[in-house]
Amino acid sequence: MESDGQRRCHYQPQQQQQQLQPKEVDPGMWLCCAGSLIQTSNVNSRVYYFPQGHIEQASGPVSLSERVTSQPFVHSRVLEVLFLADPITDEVFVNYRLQPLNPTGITYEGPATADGGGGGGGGVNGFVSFGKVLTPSDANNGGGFSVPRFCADSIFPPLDFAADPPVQNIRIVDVQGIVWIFRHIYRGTPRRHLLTTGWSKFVNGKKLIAGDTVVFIRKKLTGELFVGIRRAYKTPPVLTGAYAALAARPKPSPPVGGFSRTKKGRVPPEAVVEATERALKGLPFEVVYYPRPGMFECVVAAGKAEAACSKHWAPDVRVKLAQETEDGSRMTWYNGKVASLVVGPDPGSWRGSCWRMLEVTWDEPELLKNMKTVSPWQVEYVADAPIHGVFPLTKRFKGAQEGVRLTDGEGEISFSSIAFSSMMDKYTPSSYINYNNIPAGMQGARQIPFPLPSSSPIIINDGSSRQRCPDDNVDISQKVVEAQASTDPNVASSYETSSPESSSSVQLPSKGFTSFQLFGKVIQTELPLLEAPHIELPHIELPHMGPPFVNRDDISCTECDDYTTEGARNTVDNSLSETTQSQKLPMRKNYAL
Amino acid sequence: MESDGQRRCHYQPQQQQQQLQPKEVDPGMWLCCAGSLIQTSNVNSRVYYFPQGHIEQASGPVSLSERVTSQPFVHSRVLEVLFLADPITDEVFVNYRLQPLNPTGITYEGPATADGGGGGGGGVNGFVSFGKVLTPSDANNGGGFSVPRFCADSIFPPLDFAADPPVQNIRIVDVQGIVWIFRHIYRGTPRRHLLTTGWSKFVNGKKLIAGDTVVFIRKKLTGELFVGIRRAYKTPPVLTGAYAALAARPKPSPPVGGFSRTKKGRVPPEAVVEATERALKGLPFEVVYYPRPGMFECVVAAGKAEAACSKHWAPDVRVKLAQETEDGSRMTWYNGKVASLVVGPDPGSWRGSCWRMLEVTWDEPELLKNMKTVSPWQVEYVADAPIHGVFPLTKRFKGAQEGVRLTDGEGEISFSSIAFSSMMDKYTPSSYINYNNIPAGMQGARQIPFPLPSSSPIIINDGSSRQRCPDDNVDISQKVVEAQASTDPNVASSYETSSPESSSSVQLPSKGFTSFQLFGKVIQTELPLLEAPHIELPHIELPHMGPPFVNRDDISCTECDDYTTEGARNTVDNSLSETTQSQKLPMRKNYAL
DNA sequence: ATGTCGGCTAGTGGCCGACAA
DNA sequence: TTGTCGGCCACTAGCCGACAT
Repeated sequence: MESDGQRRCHYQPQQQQQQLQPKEVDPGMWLCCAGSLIQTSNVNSRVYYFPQGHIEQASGPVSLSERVTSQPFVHSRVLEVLFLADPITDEVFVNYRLQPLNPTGITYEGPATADGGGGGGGGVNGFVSFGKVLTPSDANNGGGFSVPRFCADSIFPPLDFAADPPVQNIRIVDVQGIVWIFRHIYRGTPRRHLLTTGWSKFVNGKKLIAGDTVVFIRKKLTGELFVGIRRAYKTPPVLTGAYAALAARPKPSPPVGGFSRTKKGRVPPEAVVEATERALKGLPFEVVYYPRPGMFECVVAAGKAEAACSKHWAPDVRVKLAQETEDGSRMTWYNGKVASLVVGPDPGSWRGSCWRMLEVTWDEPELLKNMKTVSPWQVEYVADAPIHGVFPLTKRFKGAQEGVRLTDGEGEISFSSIAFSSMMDKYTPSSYINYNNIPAGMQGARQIPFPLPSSSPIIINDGSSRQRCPDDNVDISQKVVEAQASTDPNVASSYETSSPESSSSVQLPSKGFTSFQLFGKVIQTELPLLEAPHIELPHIELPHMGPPFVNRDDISCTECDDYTTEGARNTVDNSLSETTQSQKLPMRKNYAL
Repeated sequence: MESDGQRRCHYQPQQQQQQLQPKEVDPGMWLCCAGSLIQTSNVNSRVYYFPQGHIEQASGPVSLSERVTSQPFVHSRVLEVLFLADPITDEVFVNYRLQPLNPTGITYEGPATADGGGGGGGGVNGFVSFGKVLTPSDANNGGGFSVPRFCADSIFPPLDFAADPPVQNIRIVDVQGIVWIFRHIYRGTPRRHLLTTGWSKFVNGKKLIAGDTVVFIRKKLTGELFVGIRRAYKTPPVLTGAYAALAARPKPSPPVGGFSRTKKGRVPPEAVVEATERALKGLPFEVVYYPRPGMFECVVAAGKAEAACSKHWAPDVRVKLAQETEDGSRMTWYNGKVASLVVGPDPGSWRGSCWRMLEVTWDEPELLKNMKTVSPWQVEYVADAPIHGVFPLTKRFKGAQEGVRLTDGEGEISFSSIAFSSMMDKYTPSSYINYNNIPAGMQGARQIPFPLPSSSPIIINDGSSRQRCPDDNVDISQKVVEAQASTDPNVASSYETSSPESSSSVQLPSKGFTSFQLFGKVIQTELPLLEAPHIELPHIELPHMGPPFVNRDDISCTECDDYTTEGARNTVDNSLSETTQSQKLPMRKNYAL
């Protein structure tokens, strides 16, 4: 015990007590800040927890045991939901406490209410919001903010247009409860709405930059105004090979104003490990989720997930996806088609997971850069709607066999899919799965709803059970499963029967599969391999006449840096001439900028 | 498990990774920053850990079990010392890892080296330092710093006085390793040294206020310059009665620039609890100590503590105390005399502790406000030095009997003191203490070296052992104990024999004690009861046009506050006239000040 | 020797309409 | 409709010597 030899710091200095307590936020307002792609789940509802999604939230690499990675989801009940705001960045996040539901249902206290699913319990209806991505002028120039007319009309109190110019001071509360006063004026030629006095202080105080989004929110009932922030993040490069080693070094990430601008999660990796471990043991666990574009909820309403995963997913299936417009005022629908079914990306991990299982080719790919791989519940299965059913089933099947390629750790190709919901219903420890409920299946890569963890291949390896799964008639299977999913809320996950050891024994014939470019494409969604990855440079100590917490404007390197880089250890700065008068100006330019 | 019903936050947002890692500091430089009252202990040296001192370091109330409070010190060995700097405040602190030494010495790996004691292992000799308390002009006005001539001469590189004016830029590194450039000029009539350009940024960046101390440090060998900070703190009032209840509410302490300005420790109370609990179990534990005036080291070199506590402490004993001058350049000696021996202050807790056991009346009380109660090792026993032995022994004894009053929880007066060092030497579980080594003692309040925890009265209640302790001849006892303390480094603390239950059975005759005003005086050292205590007001949300992290200059309340205080819930601020021209000025005065 | 003040000035924060996309 | 620019104004940060302590 305590035998670590290396020097480390045993003590983390106490943070500002009050300041750093996450603030609880009204759920409706929270949703406005988060953006309406988010769908949170209510207390007592059934959900699925996806560790893969949780990992995406982590701030660093997460190493999970094989036991954990063989279990791609955990069926749970929501014990508690907290809607919180980060005290440093103002970003909202949600904190779930979840209770895994074991097969016997013993820990199931009280009946589950209807699944939440629908955004935030209607509280959002009590608010009107408008988001605007800050332009360089908004963030940099003389302290003004161009208010879009729609925002001024729908959110801000009306101006007295009889006055010249019409002007008012508006009082806006941020998610921390701090009050900001802005001067709202309607002036200029042509006339436009502007926020002037007070705006600059807000930008500096919140450390906003161009690209960040401010969300103005009005509470309908009282007319109170609130403001939320969605920050722009640099997408971190996905590094492979030699670059990965570089990135693995202890991060000397640049301190820009107190929080990182790199797009990665803010959840400590240990929290993910703890959650997954506890979940596996059936203990209550906590999940923190920061909503961000391209990072999806890892806690999904059970009904929604079950319905979505029960669909017959296959390449070439048409899908559509609803996205809120930037200002949050209306919805836009995007169309695309499934390019391939992704399993992995880690070989051997999460096999059978439906997390981000759909790789989609969007009709307008430039608009949905973050959405190359999505989970079934995020999109709508267009073929389901009768009017859209333009693709013949036969074509879909063909795609199904071509589009799936598994990345098995042993070089084998396997895709073990099973009627997940039915299994939960019928499950008993001794009789694994009753395939009679699934009259349809496919040979090899069966496009059957809700793929289970790879442990299920025990059954698939069984010749008889495989026989019961002919590779046609999938639509019927689908309907059966959907019906079952909606009958009994007291369904339980089967994870306790999953035997990680058994997964390695799975060996399905690779015959009939076309090798799809799965791995290459997955990486490409993050960063083209051809580009030189942007590697964060170690933080070099710069000489300062300014404060140490530089904001991005201070980073511009001038002669200051030469002190360090030229290695001048002399404490006297001789770079300036001794002529006082002439040196005053360049000095300020050099150091005080 | 996890059955807490109340809503709480389950997740602490992750802090800025790199920024908040405490930085390791050169021990010599560390000592310059801390001030030379500090005496740290070296690795492998024997020390005593005083939980009472640790509690003083805590940021909030610490509730310890009775088992812990019956054990006023823990004899330990230093496993590790880290000299660190707080990444937010730049204040230095030390992190010890200690291994309790149990009686059998089983956990004692390897021989202890000589006790450290002497400030910082000589590293301090490699540095010259000069501290200056910032004047209002230094901290507030036009960005200049008056450099005391001595500082300029002894720390800064020499100016070229042939130039007119003599000027140079100096490069100074702070404890975080951040480089600051200052313009150092010698000008004005009469001529004086000033820091101009760069100083203001430093003041703002470090959030310095008048009263804070900056310490300029020069490394002799290389001439490199460093700067440390000692922050001024408002002494928090000690609240009693009705006020205590107010203060006990969850602290809404005002956020001033990222750290509290109230003078209390920065160590989480839980860390103290953990340390004491682990220490009691004999497990390695960690102690963090922030040096501040009036808050003393709770880890004390064993030899020093033993020697100091072995002295014959009694009221009227003359003491002297060395204090560094503010600039750190020389020492000043202050004289005083022991007013009374303090035990407590909590009734029943820490009985027999020598932590802050001396209440001293200083000859110049105004200069040593923080030093009203000190521990024996902090002062020098003047009578020990032959030249100062002005008080006859008889008078000291008289004082001893008058000056001590115990605050027993049961209203009993007891003072159980014992020859601590000898006990550690001779201890065996069955034969408690060999009093033959202590030929001197006193009846009742025996002024015997190093009082033990109150559990020791088991022995004192024993009539025979009490008989072996006549109340005279203390000086001989003292010398014997001192000799013993230095013979065997493998001494062990006796805490494992302490039985908290037994302490309540102690009942010594109160005869011969004069009631001293112990409690009242202790409180008075912190805050006169007559004064209205300064109670921290709950943080009221203020409207801001400025950033939320206001510094003290922003707190000045102008019309801003009226928005909140007048309860105007309207989002429109109508307090401004609509005349644009005339409103521009008052607006800025109102909100932007 | 050095703390504080008032004067002065350069730099810039920030409000404005013009204009273009 | 709204993003960006140049003009311009006013404020203030910050350097200075004077003067007092």
